[in-house]
Amino acid sequence: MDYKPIHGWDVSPEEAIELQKKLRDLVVLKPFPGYPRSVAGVDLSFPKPDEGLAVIVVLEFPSFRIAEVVHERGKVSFPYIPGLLAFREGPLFLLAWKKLRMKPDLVIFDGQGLAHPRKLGIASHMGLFIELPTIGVAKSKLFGSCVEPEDVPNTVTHVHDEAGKTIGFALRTKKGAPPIFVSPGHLINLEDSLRLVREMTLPGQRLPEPTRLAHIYTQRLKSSLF
DNA sequence: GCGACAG
DNA sequence: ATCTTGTCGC
Repeated sequence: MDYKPIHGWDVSPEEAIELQKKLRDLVVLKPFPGYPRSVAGVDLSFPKPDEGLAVIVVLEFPSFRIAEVVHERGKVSFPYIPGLLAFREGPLFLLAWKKLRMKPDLVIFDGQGLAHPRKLGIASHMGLFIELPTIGVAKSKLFGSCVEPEDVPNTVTHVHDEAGKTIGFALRTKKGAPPIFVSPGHLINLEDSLRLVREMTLPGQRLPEPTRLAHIYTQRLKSSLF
């Protein structure tokens, strides 16, 4: 596409913000009919402050059988700044992505999608790069307002922006645990992102399988480095 | 100036 | 995210 040339990772926080404002208009929100045949979960751990470990786990749907797992370890220079997560984790994710031999039908990221200050969370941003449907599933809220969904599994509330528009959902997947925040990334819409995340979250689990397994692998691989 | 603030 | 053991509860 034409946005790749202007998108270098060697940018300052100020430039990163301007880049997000341009890229957000390229995001496409549309229905995702039916179900994916395969879904990928992405997560990163940090063996050292300046070293990251990205893991991508591809699962078959609806069996949840693991089809492929790839990982990439490398230096991470961009700091963690709320709203600019893609500039810290995106580069390593893309390197791992190249190692995948079978591209999944859908990718779930650990972070926001539409529910972002500039409507371009890491799920939306990476979706533009890989040109596949993506969803953002975060363990806490970054932007927007919502009421706490009651402590009953499967309860949902809308997350809205200052204009009152729905930008995501607070989903209580597990009783007694904080809700997760779901928002569409690219090539999918609000209702289908919520529908599919619910479909991929097993009873008793707070996170959907792709994300949950990616997190387990990222932590286990980090330990096995010793 | 005072909070909020993905991982 | 990371530093960290045991412990309370379903």
